Amino acid sequence: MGKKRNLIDTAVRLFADQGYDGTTTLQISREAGVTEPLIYYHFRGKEELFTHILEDAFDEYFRRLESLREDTVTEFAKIEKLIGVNQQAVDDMPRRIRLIMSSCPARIKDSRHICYTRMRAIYDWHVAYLSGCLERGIASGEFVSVPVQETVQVMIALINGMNRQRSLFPALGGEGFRDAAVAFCRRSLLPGA
Amino acid sequence: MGKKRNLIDTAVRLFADQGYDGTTTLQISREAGVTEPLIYYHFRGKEELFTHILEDAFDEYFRRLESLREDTVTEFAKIEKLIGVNQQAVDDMPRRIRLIMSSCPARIKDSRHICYTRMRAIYDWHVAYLSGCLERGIASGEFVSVPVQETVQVMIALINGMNRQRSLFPALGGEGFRDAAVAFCRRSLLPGA
Amino acid sequence: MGKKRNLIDTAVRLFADQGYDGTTTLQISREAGVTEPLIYYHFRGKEELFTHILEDAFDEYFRRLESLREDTVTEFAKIEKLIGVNQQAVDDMPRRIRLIMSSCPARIKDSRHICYTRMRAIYDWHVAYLSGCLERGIASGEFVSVPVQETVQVMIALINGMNRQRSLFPALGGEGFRDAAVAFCRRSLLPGA
Amino acid sequence: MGKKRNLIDTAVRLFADQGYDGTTTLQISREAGVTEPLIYYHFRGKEELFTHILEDAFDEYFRRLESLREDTVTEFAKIEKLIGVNQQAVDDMPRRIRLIMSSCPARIKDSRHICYTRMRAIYDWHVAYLSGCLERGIASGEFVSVPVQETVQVMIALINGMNRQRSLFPALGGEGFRDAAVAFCRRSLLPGA
DNA sequence: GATGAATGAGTGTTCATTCAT
DNA sequence: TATGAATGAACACTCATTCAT
Repeated sequence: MGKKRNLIDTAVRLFADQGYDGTTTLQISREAGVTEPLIYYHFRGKEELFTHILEDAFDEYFRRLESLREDTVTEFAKIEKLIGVNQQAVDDMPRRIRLIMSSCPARIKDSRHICYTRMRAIYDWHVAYLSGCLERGIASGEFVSVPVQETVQVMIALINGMNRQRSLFPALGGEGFRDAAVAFCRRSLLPGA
Repeated sequence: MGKKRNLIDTAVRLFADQGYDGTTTLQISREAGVTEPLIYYHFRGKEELFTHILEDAFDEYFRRLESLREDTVTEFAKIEKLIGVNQQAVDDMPRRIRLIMSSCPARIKDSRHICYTRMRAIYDWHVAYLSGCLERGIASGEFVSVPVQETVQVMIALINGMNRQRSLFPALGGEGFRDAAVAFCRRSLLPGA
Repeated sequence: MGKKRNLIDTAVRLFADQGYDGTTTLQISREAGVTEPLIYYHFRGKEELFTHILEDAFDEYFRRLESLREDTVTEFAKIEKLIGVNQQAVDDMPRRIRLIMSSCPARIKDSRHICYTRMRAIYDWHVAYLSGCLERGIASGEFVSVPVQETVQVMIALINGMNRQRSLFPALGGEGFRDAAVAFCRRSLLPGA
Repeated sequence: MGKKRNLIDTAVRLFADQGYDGTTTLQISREAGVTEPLIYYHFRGKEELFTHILEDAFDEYFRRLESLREDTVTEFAKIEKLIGVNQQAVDDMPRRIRLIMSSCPARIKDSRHICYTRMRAIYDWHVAYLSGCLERGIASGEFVSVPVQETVQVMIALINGMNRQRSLFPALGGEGFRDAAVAFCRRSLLPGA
C-alpha cells in the first residue's frame, strides 16, 4: 500500500512548513491517515524519517546538478544552464528545497550531519563548476577579467538567494526572474555586452 | 543586575543556533545563570521573549537601512552603500541576522507574525530603494537600460544570498566578497564598464 | 523445524536473565530467529509462553524431588539425598532454576499464580519430607532431639540459600559446597558426630 | 513537604512487590498522591529513583552489619549475633530487603550495577567475618575442626535462605526460626554440644 | 506454519508554565 | 526581584497483539 509513501509525503510537507522540532510524530501520522507506531515500523524514529527525507531531497537535487555536464559551445551557456537547473529544481520540488533551506541552518553546527556534509558538497560542486567556467572563459576572452574566487562566491550567493526567495515566496516571479538573472550575469561577464 | 540582559543574550544565541522549538526555557535559564521563573517575571512567556528578540533584531537592522538615505552623487554609490550596509549588519550582529535567517522560514506562513510582516517590510523597502536607484540611473544614462522590476529582484536575491552565506558560514570571505559583489553589479549596470 | 523449541529455549534464557517484564516478545523472536507472530501461533500470548516455561521448570524440578522416595537405611541418608538432588537440579537446569528464583518473587502476592501454588507445593513437600525424616530419626535415636518444625524450616532455608547462591553465582563451589552442607547437617543432627 | 518522602516510600513498596519493570512511573506517582513529573523534578528518571532506593537499602543493611564489630567473649556469640542482626534487618526493613532479594537477580549480570557491587561487598563481608570466627574458634578449640572456606559458604547460604524465606513469606516463624538456626549451628560447630 | 504490515494502549520523559514564598 | 516545588499537556517511542496473506 501507499501508506509509507503517504507518511513520507506528509512528513516532507510538515517538516518544510513547520521545521523539524515544530512537527510532531502524532501530527504527521494523523495527517497521513495512519497511526503513530507505523512511523516506527518503517523508520527507526523521527530523526531517521527526517534524515531519509533530507537525503532523498539532496540526492534528487544533486542528480539534477550532475545531469548538467553536457557539452555547450560557450562558457556562459554553462552558467546559464546552471541558473536554469536551480530554477527548475525549485519549480519541480519546491517543498523539498524549502525543507533544505529552512531545516539545515539549525543543524549546520554539527559537521557530521547531512545538512552540513551535503550542503558543503553542493557548495563545493558549485565552486568547481563556476571556477572552471570563469577560468576558461577569461582565458579564451569570452569573459572580461574578474577575480575568479570572489566572483564565484558572488554568483553562488545569487543562485542561493534566488532559490531561497523562490521557495519561500512562490508568488515571486518565475521565468522573468531567471531571465533577468541570466541577463544580469551576461552583462557583468561578457565584454561589450 | 544584568540578569535580564544575560537572559536575552543567551536566548539570542540559543535561538540562533538551535531554532525556537529546539531551545527550551530551562536551557536558556541555566546557561544564563538564572532560574526558569525569572523568564516569566520579565516576559509573558517563551514566545514573547522570542518576539522581543526578533523585534529588536529587525529594529536594529531596519535602523541601519534607514540610516542610508543620505545624499550621494551617483545612483550606483547608493547601491554600493546598500550592499555595504547589509554586509556591515551581518558583521556587527551575526547571531541576530542568523536568527532571522533560520527562524523565520518556519513562521512565514502566518501572515500576522512578525517574521512575515517585518521581512515583507524589509523586502518592500529594498524594492523601493533599488527601484528608485535603477529608474533614476536609467533615466539619467548612468545605467544601461534594464527591466527594473526583475533586476531589482535579482539584486535582492544577491544581497539575501550574501547575508545568508556570511551568517551561516562566517569563514567565507569578508571584504573581498563585498568588493566582488559591488564590482559584479557595476559591470552589469554601468555602460562600458 | 525446531522453531518452537528455539523459541522456548530463547525465552527461558531471556526470562531468566532479564525477568518477565524486562523481556519483550520482539527480543525473544529475534534472538530465536523467527518472527513475532509465530509466538502467537504456538502460544496464546507472552504470559502463556512464560507460564508454559515455568510449569515445565516446576514439573522437572518436582519430578526430581519425587524420584527421591526410595528406600534408604538411615534417615540422614534421605536428608543427604535431598541436598544432593537439589544440587543436581541446579547443575542440570541452571537457567530454569534461576528463572524460578528471580521471576517468582514479583508474583508471589497473587495466590492463584503458579509461582505461588507451585512454590508453596514445593515448600510443603520439603516440610513433609524433612519432618518425616526428623521425626523418625529422633524417635529411633538416630538424631539428637530437636524441635522438628523449626529445624525443618532452618534446613529448607539452607537448601534454598544454596540453590539461590549456586544459580545466581555459578562460580561458587560445586561438590565441596554440597559435602560441607551435608557434613554441617550431620554434625548438627547426629549425636556424638 | 513530605511529597518526596511519599514518592520514595511508595516506590519502595511497588518496586518490592512488582519489580522494577513491572512498576510504572504513573503508578508510583498516583499511589503517592503526586503528579508524574515530580519524579523527574527530584530524580533524573525512573532508574535513578530505583538506584537511590537500592543504595539507601544497601547502606542501611551494611550499617547494621558494621555495627556488629563489638567485643564478645566467644566466637560463637559473634555468629549468633550475625544471625540475629540479619533477622533484625528483615524485621525492621522488610520491604527493602525484599526489594534487594527480588530486584537484584535480574541485574547481577552487569558487574558495574549496584546490585552486583553491593551484593558482592556484602558477600565478601560475610566471608571475612565468618572466616575469622571459624578460624579463631577452631584454633582455640571452641569449635570442632571443619573446612573453613566451605563451611563459611554453607552458613552464608543458610543466612541468605532465611532472609529470603522471611522477607518473601513474612508469615513464616519469627524468634523460633532464629533460635532454631542458632541451635542448629551451635550443635554443628561446638564439640560435645 | 509463518510472515509483513499495522495498531490501541501505554511508557518514560520533557515541556512551558504557575504558585507560594 | 527571584526561586523551589509542582503540574497539565504533550512528547517520541515501545508494547503485546492482530490480521490478511
